[in-house]
Amino acid sequence: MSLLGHREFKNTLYGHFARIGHAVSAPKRIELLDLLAQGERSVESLADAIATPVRNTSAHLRALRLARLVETRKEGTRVYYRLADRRVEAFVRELQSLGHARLAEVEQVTTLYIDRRDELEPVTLRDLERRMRAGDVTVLDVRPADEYAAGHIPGALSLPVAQLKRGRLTLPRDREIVAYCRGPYCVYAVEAVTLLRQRGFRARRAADGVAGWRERGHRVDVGP
Amino acid sequence: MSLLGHREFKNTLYGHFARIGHAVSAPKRIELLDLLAQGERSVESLADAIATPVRNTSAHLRALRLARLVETRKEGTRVYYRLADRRVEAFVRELQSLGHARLAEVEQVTTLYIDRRDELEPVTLRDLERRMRAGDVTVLDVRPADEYAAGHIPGALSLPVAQLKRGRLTLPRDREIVAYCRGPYCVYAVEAVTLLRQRGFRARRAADGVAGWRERGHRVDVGP
DNA sequence: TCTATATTCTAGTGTTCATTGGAATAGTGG
DNA sequence: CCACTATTCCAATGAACACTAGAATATAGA
Repeated sequence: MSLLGHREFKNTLYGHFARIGHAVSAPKRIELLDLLAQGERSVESLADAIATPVRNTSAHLRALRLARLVETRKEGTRVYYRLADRRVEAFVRELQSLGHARLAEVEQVTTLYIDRRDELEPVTLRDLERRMRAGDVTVLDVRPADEYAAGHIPGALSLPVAQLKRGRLTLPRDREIVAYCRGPYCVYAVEAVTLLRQRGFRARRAADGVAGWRERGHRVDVGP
Repeated sequence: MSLLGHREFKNTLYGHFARIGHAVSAPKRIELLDLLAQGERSVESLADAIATPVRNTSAHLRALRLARLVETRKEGTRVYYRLADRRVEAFVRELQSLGHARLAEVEQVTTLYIDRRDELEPVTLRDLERRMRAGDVTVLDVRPADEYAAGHIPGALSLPVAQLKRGRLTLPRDREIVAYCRGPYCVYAVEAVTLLRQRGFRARRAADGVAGWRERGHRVDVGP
């Protein structure tokens, strides 16, 4: 009788919305959108990044294009994909933010991974030296103030963990922070890194402390 | 090397995000979220609203609960569902906004439906008679009560627009409602149809009112 | 034209999921 | 305790889909 009944209308309408839902119902596709949020990339490059065969990646991208979330540009033999709209980025952010807020598992898996990474990927003193010369790190001495005064890595800032817990931090956010304390088994640095990361800083701990620094024949400064 | 490799971590993380994506990959589920955004409702009430068997609706709600998008409250034999978080509402809005912005089909189907609603395809009195005999319409007199008492189409229910705006409606949802008022240029019927459709009823207005009915040689009833 | 590379398409397979019917659970009122 | 209602659970079916392998298309360079 009618061109489009009420129920029919709703079904089609929500059906279209569900197309977008379907597009983000596969883990790899969300990961792809995340990558594309940072700029356009070729299929092969994307396939590489998400550790998935090219053919498979192509299929996923096809699904995203079907939901109009991405667009393509062809250059030579390569096809470059990009997000179709700023809104897509906002939507993906919203999705992930909701995930963080609602899914306890997300919290679990991230802390698990971050903790691991913290334990297993300390910055070696060798790397630390190099990066200090390059000037792209902030070095933090997180031992109590008196230990700092007794001898610290030149250029390091004194910020005891106890103080770090309380104060507002005025550390630079654009470069990585490396925290060190007494030695490889000292927990201060681990603790500091955890706190710093919670507050949104990029932070890692040094593999060794002042002792190791001295052993490598480096100078240590004294005084507050 | 690590308990949770980089790839493994990403797979799990995005896997969890995809749970939310999956929750909104079915039209009915998005519709449910839309309904719940306006307040908690029982399973049966929801099933009714989305025109889906209770069993089925329950399964959809289960999927939503699995993604932590909704929560439940039990009262007597009834289970009331509600959104788990304000963020869920924001997310659903974002999804639909994206749909409107990106999917041309959404625009098409809405204008198709809305446009039709605008012109309101009135039912001719001739059709109305036939359908009343077939018994597949509910006829509504939407003029003020005194006008109804003064003379109305036999079998019509009195439901003045003013009252329609406020009250909860107990009209049948399975068949179309035809609203009439004074005549072809009376706006009450147009207004009523709009309101009824907003509340999920199938409704159209009659092309003419009681005057036309009389002119066609039909009987009119009097009294409340 | 031939070759090599990047991407997409087609077909087959196993899995997941929406739907449906029937049964079980839980709470309410007689 | 029984009947009744609201909801959920279980099992079966059919469709959609992710993944895989092989082929096809398209572009660039020799």
